[in-house]
Amino acid sequence: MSMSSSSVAEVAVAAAAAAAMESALPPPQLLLQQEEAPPRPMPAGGGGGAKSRHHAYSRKEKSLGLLCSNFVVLYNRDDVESIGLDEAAKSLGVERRRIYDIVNVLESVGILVRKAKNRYTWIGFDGVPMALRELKERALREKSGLAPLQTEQQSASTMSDDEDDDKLGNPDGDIENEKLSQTVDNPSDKPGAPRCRLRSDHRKEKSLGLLTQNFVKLFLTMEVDTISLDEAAKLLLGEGHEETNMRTKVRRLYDIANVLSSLNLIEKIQQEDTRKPAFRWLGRAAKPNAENAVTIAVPPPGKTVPNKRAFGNDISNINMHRSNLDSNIQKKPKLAQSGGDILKNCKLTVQSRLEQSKKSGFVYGPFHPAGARKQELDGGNKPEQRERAEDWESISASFRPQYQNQALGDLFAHYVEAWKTWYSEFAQGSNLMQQHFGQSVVNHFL
DNA sequence: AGTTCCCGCCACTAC
DNA sequence: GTAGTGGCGGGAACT
Repeated sequence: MSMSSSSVAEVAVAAAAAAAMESALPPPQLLLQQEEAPPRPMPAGGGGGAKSRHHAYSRKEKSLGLLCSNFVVLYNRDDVESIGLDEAAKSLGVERRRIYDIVNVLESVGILVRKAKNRYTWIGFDGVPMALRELKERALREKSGLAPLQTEQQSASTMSDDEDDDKLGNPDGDIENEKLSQTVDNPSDKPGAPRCRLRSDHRKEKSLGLLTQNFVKLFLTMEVDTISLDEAAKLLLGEGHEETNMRTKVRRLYDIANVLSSLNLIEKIQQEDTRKPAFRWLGRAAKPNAENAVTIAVPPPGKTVPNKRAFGNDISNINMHRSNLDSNIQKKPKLAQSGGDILKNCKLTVQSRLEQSKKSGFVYGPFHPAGARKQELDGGNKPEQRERAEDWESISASFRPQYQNQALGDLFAHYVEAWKTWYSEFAQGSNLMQQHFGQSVVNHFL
């Protein structure tokens, strides 16, 4: 309703953000209010004027990936524990519906856990390794045909999750919802609950969360680490699916892929031969031996061309040609504030991560919460230098949200500044770092 | 023209 | 009954 001129909004937000920066604690609400009331380009059948909107609409500004980045920036902090969906929607300036999309994907990779209705608990990127490990174990069990746990039988069968469309009454279809969190408060999980196939089960099978997990499983068990969404849809749907079914599935996979891209778990690339877009796994399983360890992959070997729409590759994420958005939002002067706390956090975080990466095979982006909970470390140690260097590279590359929002850009710039400062200090003390982690990596951020 | 994927309707579920 | 969830597919932005 309040059809705000976006530029005015931007200015207000930027100003508020700048003020917030000075107190070193950004008020998320202000930071992320970027919503320009959607000049919804005329719903289906609307008479005429789709082109009459005077305010070109840019899809990218609304993308799920971007929203996810913003979501993470908003909540990936020490002091965040509980997240209300309403507040998130408000803060991010989107409808609640979109938050569900984000949250479902984040939950299925372990970043969030549903605590109660309308409420999620922030786990952070620490939750990812375990979630992936679990997924991988499950996937491998399914793949090897080893009597999967009863509860997983169905999840295995989600490889063709539409074939049950007309079997809703099937008594042995004891599907288990794989969403870990749902065991918390889902009444159907009560011990006494009848184990018959319910419509809700059917619904869950098609959930974005489950689809995300199955999608990730593909990567975790495949030999190749790239896959196109068409292929993925085929694998997930099984044979003999209808075209419409396929279309729908692919649509959902796009949604998921965009979110996972923004988390830097996957990356969009162009297959060199076919020029067909595909997605490449970045959080691939480490070494066969450290079986469950997961690590961020090194940059692409050059076989494929990162697609420019891939999140995490392009800071701006704004297409200047099409976007009407004030491309003229100039970079504000770098925040010259000391930001002692943030810097300290940054240092502690990266240092502890370094420690951690010695033990588990997983490293996170630079904004991993300092107070994050410890991963249970599997025995796998003795990571070779090289691999660790790769991990370090990945630290720089693993989380680079895109900000089309001025304030967020500034916030991120600030983090970068802090990180750079720390890096230069740290690098002095580490030959290894200097060797493998050049300034160019830092420049990546800019 | 084909691909990508935002948007919001509305069925379903939870309270 | 109301509010919370989220599948789904139309169709517009984008390539």
